[in-house]
Amino acid sequence: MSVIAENINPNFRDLFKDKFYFTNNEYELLLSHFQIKHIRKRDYYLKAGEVCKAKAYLNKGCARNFVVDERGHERILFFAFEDWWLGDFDSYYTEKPSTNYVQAIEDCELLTISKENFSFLEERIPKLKQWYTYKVTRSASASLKRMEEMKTLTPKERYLNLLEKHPHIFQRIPLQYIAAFLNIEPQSLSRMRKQLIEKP
Amino acid sequence: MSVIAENINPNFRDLFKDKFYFTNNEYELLLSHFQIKHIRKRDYYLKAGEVCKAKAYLNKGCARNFVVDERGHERILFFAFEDWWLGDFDSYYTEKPSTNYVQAIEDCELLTISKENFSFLEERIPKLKQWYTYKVTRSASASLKRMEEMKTLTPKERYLNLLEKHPHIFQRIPLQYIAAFLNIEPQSLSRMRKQLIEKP
DNA sequence: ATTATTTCTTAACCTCGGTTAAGCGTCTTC
DNA sequence: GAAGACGCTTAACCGAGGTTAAGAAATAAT
Repeated sequence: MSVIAENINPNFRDLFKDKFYFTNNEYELLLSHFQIKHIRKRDYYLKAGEVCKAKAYLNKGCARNFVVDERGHERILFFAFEDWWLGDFDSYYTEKPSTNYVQAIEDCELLTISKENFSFLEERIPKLKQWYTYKVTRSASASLKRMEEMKTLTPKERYLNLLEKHPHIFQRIPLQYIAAFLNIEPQSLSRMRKQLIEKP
Repeated sequence: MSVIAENINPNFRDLFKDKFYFTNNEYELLLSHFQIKHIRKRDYYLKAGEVCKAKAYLNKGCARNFVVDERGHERILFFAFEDWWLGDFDSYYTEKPSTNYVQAIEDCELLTISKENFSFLEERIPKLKQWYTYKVTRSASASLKRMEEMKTLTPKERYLNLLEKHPHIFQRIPLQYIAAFLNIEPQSLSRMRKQLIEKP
């Protein structure tokens, strides 16, 4: 399906045009190599064992990226909302099977681009490499920060942090998933919330 | 102090020459812009609050990268050994104060390069950008993997994993630091090790 | 509207790791 | 060689979060 420019999240355009100074032509060329893909709620964009074959810009909806441990627990690494990129960058880059699942929490609309198309564009638009380095650098430092959080904060502190810094998450994400993100059981989250209501 | 090529870890050379096909001239140019720096055991290469002003290749020795939480606990994000890069990439990139400490566990010899020198070299040696993207991509996926571990494994499993995959760490790193890395107290590590000896 | 399914909450019990405190061996360093 | 610092271990107690099980509330399906 071809991309209809009117429906694209303006952040997508701004990232390339305002931040990396893509010309109109470059931007149009770029956009024309993306494909629209729809994922229904509860369906998967990626499953463990598959190779991640495309980068995907999340234009609409939200999703979760999770792994499954030996005990069968789903552990959520991060949520994705509009203007995020989905998929497993490591699997995409190395072409090895991913260990992650990416599942739609709401119906999602994605803009995907294959590795071939991306390589093609990299040759035509040199700035695209800069853009990629920028994205990877940001994601590297973000996951280090997240790791720092996991190491220094208690579950209760992580919950209060999330509530303060990303309250919108609670509007769209079921509590069981938030528990899996905080790395605790849903029952424990429930108990914690009750305690916090009683004595805040 | 100028760099004496004979003392450089061959992996440093190989990374640039074998993996990224730097010419002799390019490599010499590169090397000549590094500076040797020595850090004594227990001294710091970087402290929280400072801006990380240089990339540092760890030529000899080992170090730990840690943060301090509100309760005053030191939490180790990773250890660095020969052929690793030290510092806070995020602080280096954004020029904001770091939240991390980098401390020598053994006497260390570093090859450092300032941002100015690196930019200068990037213009002369285009491959250097590729090299940087490669390093950042690798470090991004490594920290995601580490996060996955933190989320899916119990402390005992993390200990056994470390013992199996990085046994050399136990030869050079005091147990208290390994505990801080596993995110448990030294006493708990001690207890765990005793339990594992009694019934393995 | 009524059933069915999913999501959230509550409670009782238990386990693992934190806390505190003390003791011991081994390097340092006067 | 003595004094101190440092690193490791042990033990007793405690509490946060996991486990299990069951019921309430909310959503979806018929």
